[in-house]
Amino acid sequence: MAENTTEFSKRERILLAAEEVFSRQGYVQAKVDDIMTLADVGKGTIYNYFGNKEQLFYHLIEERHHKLLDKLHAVDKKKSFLEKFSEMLYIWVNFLEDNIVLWQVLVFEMTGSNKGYFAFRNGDKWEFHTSWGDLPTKEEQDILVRYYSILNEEVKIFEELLCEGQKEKVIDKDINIHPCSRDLFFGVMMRVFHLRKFNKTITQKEYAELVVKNFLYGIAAK
Amino acid sequence: MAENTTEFSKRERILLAAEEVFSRQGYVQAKVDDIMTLADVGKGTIYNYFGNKEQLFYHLIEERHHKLLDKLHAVDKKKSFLEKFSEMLYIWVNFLEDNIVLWQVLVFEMTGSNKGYFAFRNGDKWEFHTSWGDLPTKEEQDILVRYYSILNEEVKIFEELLCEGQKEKVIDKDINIHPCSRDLFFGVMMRVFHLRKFNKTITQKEYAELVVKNFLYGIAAK
Amino acid sequence: MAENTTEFSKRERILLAAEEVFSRQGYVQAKVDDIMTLADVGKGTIYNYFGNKEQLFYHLIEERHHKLLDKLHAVDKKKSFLEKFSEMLYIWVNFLEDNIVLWQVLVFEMTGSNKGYFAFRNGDKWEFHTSWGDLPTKEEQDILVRYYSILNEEVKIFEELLCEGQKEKVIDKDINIHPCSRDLFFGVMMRVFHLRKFNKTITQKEYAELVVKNFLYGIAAK
Amino acid sequence: MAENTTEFSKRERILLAAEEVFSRQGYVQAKVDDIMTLADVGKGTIYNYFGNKEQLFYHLIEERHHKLLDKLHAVDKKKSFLEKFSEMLYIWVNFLEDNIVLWQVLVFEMTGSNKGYFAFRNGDKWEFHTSWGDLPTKEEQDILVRYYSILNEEVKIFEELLCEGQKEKVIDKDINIHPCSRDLFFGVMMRVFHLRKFNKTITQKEYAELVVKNFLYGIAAK
DNA sequence: TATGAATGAGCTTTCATTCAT
DNA sequence: TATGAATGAAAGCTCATTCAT
Repeated sequence: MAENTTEFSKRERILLAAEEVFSRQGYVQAKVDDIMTLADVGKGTIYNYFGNKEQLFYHLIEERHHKLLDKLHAVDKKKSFLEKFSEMLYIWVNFLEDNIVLWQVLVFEMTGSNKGYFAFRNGDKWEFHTSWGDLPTKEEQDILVRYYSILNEEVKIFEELLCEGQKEKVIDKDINIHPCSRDLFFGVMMRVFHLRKFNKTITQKEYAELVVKNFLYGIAAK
Repeated sequence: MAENTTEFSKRERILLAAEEVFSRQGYVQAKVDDIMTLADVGKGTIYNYFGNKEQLFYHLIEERHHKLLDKLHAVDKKKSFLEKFSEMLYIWVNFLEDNIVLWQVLVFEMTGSNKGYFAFRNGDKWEFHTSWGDLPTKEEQDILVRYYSILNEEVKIFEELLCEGQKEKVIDKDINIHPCSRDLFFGVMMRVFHLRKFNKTITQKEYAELVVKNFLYGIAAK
Repeated sequence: MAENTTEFSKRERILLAAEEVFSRQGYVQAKVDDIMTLADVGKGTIYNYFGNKEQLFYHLIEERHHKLLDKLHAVDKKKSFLEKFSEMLYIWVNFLEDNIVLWQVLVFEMTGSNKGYFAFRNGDKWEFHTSWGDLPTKEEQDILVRYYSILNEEVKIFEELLCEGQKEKVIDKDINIHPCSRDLFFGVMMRVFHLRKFNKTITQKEYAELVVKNFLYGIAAK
Repeated sequence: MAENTTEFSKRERILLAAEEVFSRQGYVQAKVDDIMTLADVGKGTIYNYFGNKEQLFYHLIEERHHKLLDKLHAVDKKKSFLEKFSEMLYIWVNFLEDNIVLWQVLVFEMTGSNKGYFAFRNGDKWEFHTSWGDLPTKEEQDILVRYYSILNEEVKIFEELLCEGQKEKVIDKDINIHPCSRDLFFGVMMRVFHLRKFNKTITQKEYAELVVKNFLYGIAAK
C-alpha cells in the first residue's frame, strides 16, 4: 500500500494508511504513528493536512460515504420498488464488505453509542440523550453531530425507499417505517459481519436477495 | 450510587461503579480511577477483588450474563414454540434495555470486532480470523475467547429455539438457522438501541411481539 | 516448609519463609505477601513480630550471623595458625553455601553498596562516604550501620586470624592485613558463588584447602 | 550535569543522568523520573531513544563495556605475560574505579545473582540454574543473557591471558584456569571497592602490581 | 510545504503498611 | 495475640500533539 509512494499523493497515502490502521485497531487504539509510518510521510504532514486524529478519521469516513451515496443515487429511479430494493441492498452489502470495520467503528465509537449517547433530529437540530446522566460537552456534540449526519444521510435513503414501498403497497400500511429502516440498515451491518464467517459460499448478490426476502416475508413456513 | 456506602458491600459498590463507568466511557476509555472514586474505595481494593481492569469488566458481564441465562432457562419448556419465542424475546429485550451499553461494549470492544477480529468454534476450539492480517496474540485470544463464549452461550439458546421452530414446521425448512439466530440476537440488540429513541410509547412486551412478527412474517403487505 | 505448621512457632515459620523469599527475590523485589503466604500466617503477624520488612530481614540475617560466629569462635584457639585458617575457612565456605544469596543481598543491597555508599569505623563511630554526592539520611545511616556491624564482626575474626599468622611469620611482614582480610572474606564469597557452577566435584573441605593454598602461595609455578 | 544543556546532545545527557541515577539507586530503585529530571529532558524522550528502562541501562553498560574492551585489546600482544598481566590489570582497576557502582549493579542485579540465578555457557547456549527453584522466564532469560554475555567477554580476556601464562609456565600447570580467571576478575572488583575505602594512598598502578603479586605468589612469607 | 524530535499528562498496576475486628 | 481487607503513593510506560527547522 505504502510502497508505491509515487503513484499516490501524500493526502491519498495518508487516507489509505488511515483506513488500514483504523480497521486494524479501531479508533481509540489506532496510533497516529502507525498511520504515519504506513503512509511513509512525516507526522507533521498528517496534522498539516487533517488537523488532528479525529478529523483524519472524519475525512476518511466522509470520502467513503460520498462514494456510497453516489452509487446509491445512481440507481435508476424508474425501476420498481422491489428491483430498487434489491439493487440498493446489494450496493450497501457490497460497500460494507469493503468497509465493515470502519463502519462498525463509526456506528459504535464515533457516534458515542459506546458511551450510552444517542441523538436524533428534532426539526433541524440534533438532540442528545444518554443512558447515564452526563451529556456530551458542546465540543463533543459538534463532533458527534458530524458522524450522526453521515449515518442519517445513509439511512434516509433506505427510509425513503421503504416509504415508496409502502406507497406502492408492497409494504404493509401499518408498519412504522422510521425504526424499520434503522432495523434494516443496522441489521444488514450485523448480518454482513456474520455472513463473512458462516456463509462464504453465497455471492453478495444472492445475499442481498436473501435479506430482501427475509425482511419482507420473514422466515416462517409458507 | 456512592452515597449509600453502608447499603452495599465494597465488592458490590465496585461492580455498580464499574457498570456506570464502563457504560459512560466504553472499556478502553474507562478509567480505573473513576471507578475507584465512584465506588468510594481505595484503588488497591479494586485490584484485590478483581485482579485487573479486564477481569473487573469480565466479572461484571459474567454476573449479568448468568442472571440472563437463569431467566431464559426458567421459561416453561412445555409451552409452544411461538409462546416460548415471544417470552424469551421479551426477556432478551428486557435485559438489553437494562444493559444495552454494556452489551454493546461486550459485542464491539471485547470481542475485538472493532479491530476486525472474528472467531467461531471449530469443534471444541475457537478459531480466530481477521479482516486485516494481524491475528490477536495468544494472551489476547484467551481473553477474547471468554467474551465469545458468553455471547455464544446466549446465542445458542436462541439457535436451539429456532431449530425447535423448524422441527415444528413454523419456520421454513430451507432456512439456515445458524446465521439466522445471530441475525435475531444481534438484530434485536440494534433494535433495542433504536427503540429507545424512536418508539418509547410501545411496551417491551408489545415490542417483543412485534419483533417476533416481523422476524417470522416480514413487513410485506399480506 | 510451611506445611508442618505445628512443628515451628509462628516466629520461626516467618523467618524460614523470609529466608526462602529473600533468597528467591533479593530484598527490594521480595514481597511481604509472599512471605506471609509461605509462612501461613496473617500479614499483621509479621508486623507484630518484626515491625517492618527491613527489620524482618535484619533479624533473619542476625540469627544466621550469630550461628556463624558461634561456630567460628568454637575453633580451638590452641591449634596452629594454618590449622585454624583451614578450619575457619571451611566454616565460612560451608556457611556461604547455605546462605549465599542472603549474604550477597546483605553485602550488596543492605550495605548500600548498590547505591555507591561505603562506610568504615573511625574509632567508635561509622563514617559514610558515597561515590555520588548524596549521603544517606540519618535514618538510612542507622539502618546501614546495623548491616555494616554484622559484616565487620565477621571480617574481624579473619583479620585477627591473619594478624596472628603474621605474628607467627607465616604471612609476610610487609602485608597490610586490613584490606587483605577483606579480600579474603569477600573473595571467598565470590568464589563460592562461582564454585557452585564450575567445580561441583570438589568437596567443601578440599575447596577450603585450595583457597588457603592460593591465598598464601598464589598460583605461580614453583 | 544538567546545567550544560548545550554542551551535550540529549542522548548524551540521558546517558550521563542514567549513570548518576543508577549509581545512586541501583537498577530497581532508580526512577526514570529522576533520570528525566536530571537530564532535563521530557520523559518520552528517554523512551524514544532507549525503548525502556532496562534497555537504557543496557546501552549505558554496553557503551562502557566496549570502551574497556578497546583498551584491553590495545595492549601490545608481543609483550611478555607478566607485562601484559600488569598492564591489563591496571586497565581493569582503572576502569572499575570509574564505574564501580555500575559494574556492581551489573554483576549483582542484572545477572540475577541477587535472586540466586546463575548461568553458564554450554556450547553456544546459556543454561540457567537457580539456588531456589524458580527459573527465570524466557523473557527474563533473554535479558539476563545480554548481561552475562558482556561479563563473559570481559572475563574471557583474562582467561586467555592466564592460559598464556600457563603455557609460558609462569602459572602452575595444575591450576584450573576457568574458575581462577573468575576469581581474579570478580576478586579485583571486590578489592577495588574496598581499596577506595582503606588504601587511598597507593596509586592504581601500584595497586595493580600488588594484585598481580598476591595473585601469583600469595601473601605467605618467602 | 514537510518534517520528526520532543513533550508530559495520563494511564494501569504494585505493594508496604495500617488498623478495626 | 492474630488477622487480612483496605489503602494510596509511586512506578513504568504511551501517544496525540506541537513547533523549530
